[in-house]
Amino acid sequence: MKTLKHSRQRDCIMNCLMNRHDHPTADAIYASVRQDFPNVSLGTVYRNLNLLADLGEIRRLNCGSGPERFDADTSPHYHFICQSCGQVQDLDMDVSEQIDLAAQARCGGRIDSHITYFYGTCADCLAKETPAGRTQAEPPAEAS
Amino acid sequence: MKTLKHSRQRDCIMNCLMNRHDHPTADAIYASVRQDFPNVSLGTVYRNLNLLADLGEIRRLNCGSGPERFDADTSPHYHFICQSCGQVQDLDMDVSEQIDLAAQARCGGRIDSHITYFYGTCADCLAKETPAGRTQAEPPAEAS
DNA sequence: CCCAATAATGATAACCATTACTGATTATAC
DNA sequence: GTATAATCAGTAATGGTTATCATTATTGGG
Repeated sequence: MKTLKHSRQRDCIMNCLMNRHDHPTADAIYASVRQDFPNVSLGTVYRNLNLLADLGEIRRLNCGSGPERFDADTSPHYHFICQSCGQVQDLDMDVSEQIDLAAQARCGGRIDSHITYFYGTCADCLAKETPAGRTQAEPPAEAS
Repeated sequence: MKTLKHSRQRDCIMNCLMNRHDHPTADAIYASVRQDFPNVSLGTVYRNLNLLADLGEIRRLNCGSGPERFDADTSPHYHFICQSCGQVQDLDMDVSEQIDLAAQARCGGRIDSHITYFYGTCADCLAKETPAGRTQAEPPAEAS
């Protein structure tokens, strides 16, 4: 069987992910890990992110467009994506399990979970909006 | 300014998408359109799908993994993805706008919309499961 | 009806994120 | 220590999508 071996690189990746809350991409993590391991390979970053995700120690986020993001917080929570600056925030609100039951009643199968992403404009970007009504970034083509 | 010109290929793509409800990928649409336009280019399919999505006539779906899917039904509705066979179903249930307000109260910004995908096992795949408890396909790494 | 203007096409190359491969390195068990 | 196997760095390959470009199709005026 496949026994997990310790690796400093994996530790560093996990550490990096726990210390930041901006839900970084593999590339961003790569840049960060490079400060400690200058010759780390991007492949190593991907390999370990996938390993950690498969072990359930981190979460993958597909925010609708752009590369995959990662989150060390595996507890059930929702995310908010600012369509103007692209940042991804955690939302401190209850995750409804009720809604899984409601959906299950409509689909005939079994529903185990759901994911939800909220889209809009973050407080910072709202503040930057010109009162004169300058146009903003396109909303993502997908919604609801 | 850029005035839209009519194109049979685009009509065919739109038609194809309206006639099927399996939320096909660009590649699947390509295969379908090829029956009417044997030398249609995959690039043409992508170009028109993006055009139609940007015009709001179709919807893009990012179901969490795998290539993008498309949906001619632009009305607000949720989707269910079977983790066993990969099919994507429409869910006939209310789309809550209430939840956007709840989320907005937590994020400080403005929330315009949300997307939700439900994950589980469809009725067909449930029926196929062996009573003896054979292992099934991996759940997608992302959930909440 | 034909013509000029220009949007759309087909073919293909480029792009980007991610994965697979390889031989060298490192961690663990004995 | 040594054997074994996981992990690594480096790099090539892959898959989905987008960009480029010369050619073709659509459309609104003469």
